Amino acid sequence: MNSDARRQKIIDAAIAVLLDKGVAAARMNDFVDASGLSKGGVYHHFDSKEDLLIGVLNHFLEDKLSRIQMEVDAGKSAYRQLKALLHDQEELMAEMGQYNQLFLDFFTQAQFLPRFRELIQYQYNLFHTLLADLVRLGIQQKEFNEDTDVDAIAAGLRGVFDGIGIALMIAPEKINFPRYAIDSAMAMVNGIRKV
Amino acid sequence: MNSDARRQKIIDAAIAVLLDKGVAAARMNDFVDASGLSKGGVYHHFDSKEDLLIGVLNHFLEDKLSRIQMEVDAGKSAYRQLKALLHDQEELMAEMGQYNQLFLDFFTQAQFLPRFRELIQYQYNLFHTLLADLVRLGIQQKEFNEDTDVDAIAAGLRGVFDGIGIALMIAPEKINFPRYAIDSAMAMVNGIRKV
Amino acid sequence: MNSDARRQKIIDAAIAVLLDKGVAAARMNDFVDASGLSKGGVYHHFDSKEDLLIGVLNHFLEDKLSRIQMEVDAGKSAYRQLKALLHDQEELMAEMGQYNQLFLDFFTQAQFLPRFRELIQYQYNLFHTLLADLVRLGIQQKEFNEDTDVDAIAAGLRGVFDGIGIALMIAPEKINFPRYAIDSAMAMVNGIRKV
Amino acid sequence: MNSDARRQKIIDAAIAVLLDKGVAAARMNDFVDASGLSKGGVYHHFDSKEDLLIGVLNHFLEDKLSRIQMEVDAGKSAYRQLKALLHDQEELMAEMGQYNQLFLDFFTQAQFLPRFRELIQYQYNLFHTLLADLVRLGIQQKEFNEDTDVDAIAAGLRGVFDGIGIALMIAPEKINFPRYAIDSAMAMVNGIRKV
DNA sequence: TATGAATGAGTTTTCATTCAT
DNA sequence: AATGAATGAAAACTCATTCAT
Repeated sequence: MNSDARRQKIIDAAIAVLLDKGVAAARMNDFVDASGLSKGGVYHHFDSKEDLLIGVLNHFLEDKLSRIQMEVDAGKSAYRQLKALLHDQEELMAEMGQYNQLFLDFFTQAQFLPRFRELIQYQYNLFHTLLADLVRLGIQQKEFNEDTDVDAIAAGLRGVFDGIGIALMIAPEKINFPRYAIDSAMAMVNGIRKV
Repeated sequence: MNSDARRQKIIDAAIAVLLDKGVAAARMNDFVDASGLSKGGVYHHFDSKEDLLIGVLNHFLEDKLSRIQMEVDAGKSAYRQLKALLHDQEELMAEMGQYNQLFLDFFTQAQFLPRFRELIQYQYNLFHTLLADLVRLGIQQKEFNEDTDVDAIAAGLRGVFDGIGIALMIAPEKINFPRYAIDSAMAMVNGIRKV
Repeated sequence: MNSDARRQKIIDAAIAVLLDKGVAAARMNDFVDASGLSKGGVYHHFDSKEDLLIGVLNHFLEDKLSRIQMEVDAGKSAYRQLKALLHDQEELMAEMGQYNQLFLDFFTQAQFLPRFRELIQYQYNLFHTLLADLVRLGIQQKEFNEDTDVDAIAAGLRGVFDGIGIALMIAPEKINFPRYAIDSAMAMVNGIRKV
Repeated sequence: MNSDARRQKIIDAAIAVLLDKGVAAARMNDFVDASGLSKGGVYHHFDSKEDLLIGVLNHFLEDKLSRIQMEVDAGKSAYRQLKALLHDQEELMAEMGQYNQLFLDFFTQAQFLPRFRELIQYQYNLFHTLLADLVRLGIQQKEFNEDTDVDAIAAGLRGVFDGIGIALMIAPEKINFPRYAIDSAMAMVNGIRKV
């Protein structure tokens, strides 16, 4: 097996461990056991535990969340593009739902781990910019109220997904994810729409 | 010093440590040092580190978040009550903003620590019920659209606060808290309002 | 309650703890809790944990085991006196059976605690001397074989009680105590008896 | 060094510590120091202190005491087989005498530690069964009195060794071990012998 | 006499990482 | 590339004892 494939196997095993135990409780030994390799084997591919965690985080940011990106088309209705963005991603979000707790875990660690923070900030800014651009476009197009705080709504649209993700952790049986998030986000969009 | 006062002193000292280092990195020794007591002294009041963390969590749930509660008045406009609820709490939320990372930390641990989960679930349900009652009242009063999913909006209104709290951790310089959360929540309320 | 009565209450409570947890696992706090007094209260009556354990040991040596003593009557059959000693004490031994594990525990600790050792040695010697005197008398009276090793048999007669006490700890459901001990001891006495 | 050899080295070092300090006073650090390994090194081979003690106990039960076993030959005199058993093992017993305090220590712990108890019970039953079989054979062969309580004598024969082992701890200078034990046991055998 | 908060050295155990093979 | 024994600093927790009240 080549090195990249081996790395990916270790990352996949680590994700299973992290979902089961959480970042705080996961031990290097857990990753080693799950990987099927020996301790030295894992350390051959990742220099440290933090390195492996960064690998896991990158795996999500690159392979999964990058799919959320879209191009803003200034010639089309901002409202329709926002609506499409939210609904088109429903499948992806449903898939991501199972990793939700893990994202939260990473976000929480990010406060104290600069390398985590950078990666997450970068991804956060990409998505925030996309949403803010769409809202701004809508204002220009007179679809949205001109006194709308662009950054507030962009933050809110993103936040509602993270926030309902938290609710999913606390009371999973009560939360229909990503349905509730999409409905809430759509209500927010409708709330800034001109009548 | 009596036992209750001493417990509170230890909790206050622990909060300072937690804000500085985060739950994952905080050591019992840090709590001990911050408390001004000896190791045995702290353990006299809290049987374990988890016990102390539970004490901290309880302190927030009981002394702080309980202030959010209000009585739903079926005779008044649901829209106005929701608006008042959001705006009246601005001061409290601004105060809570500094503890935001800590809440997130606790939420994240809650997945793996049943005692945390129970406490947080209880508090979550209280707030969710309050919001859902207000939305439901608004539908009855014909203020809100009758096809509104009550639980989705209730989850969204709460979620937007938690979610923007996450953003506050990731990119604090970009987030105006709780302004953005209140604006987003108001947009969401407006989005379900009949025209 | 006067001081002696209070001391005895503490000792009684301590015995219950020791039977439940064993000497090695019993903590000062356990004694305190069982006593119904506070920590300082117990320390007022006993200067240290070792002191309290000595108190417990003394309680047994003085109040219980002292009853085993008898006077050797050179005018009577040694065989009959031995037989009577063994059988007369059956009731006491049955009563002592429940404390057996505790005695064993004390014996074991005695290796490393000089104060324990002294007390137990003193008691051991008393009983050994009594048994040896009876065996020696039997030899003089031509009841027992003249090539009998007096100390070996005295040690054996006592040892069989302790040894079956050990068996009682290991496999209580298989041991009929003190029946087996008395039967074995009587067999030993018969084994040195002249035919 | 392979794992089994290293485990045995650690066990050997631990035995030296236990003989010196006793089970109750032996610290993990003592085992670590005696082993010549680091703390983590010892924990790599034994998951806990209790695990290491179990390892020591097993070492004795498997490597030493197992030598006591013999086959009962129904065609030979039970009396002679018993006598041979007792005398043939004199050397082994003398060797075991030095470990006597350690056995006692283990027996005492066994009351409160189920894993110890199981191991010791198993070994106890093996030896008890052997003795009981020999006594039963002797009754069938009319060598021993038919009203002999087989289990009482089997328990007594074993008990006298443990019991004199206790005496050896309490008053080592007075006890000729295993001489006294063998003499006492032989007296017991003679006591059930038909004249 | 009695309380119980407080002490602090000592105990077991953990765990990321290294390194000889 | 891979193994797994070994390291050792650091972690959580213990517990006999003290002492101000």
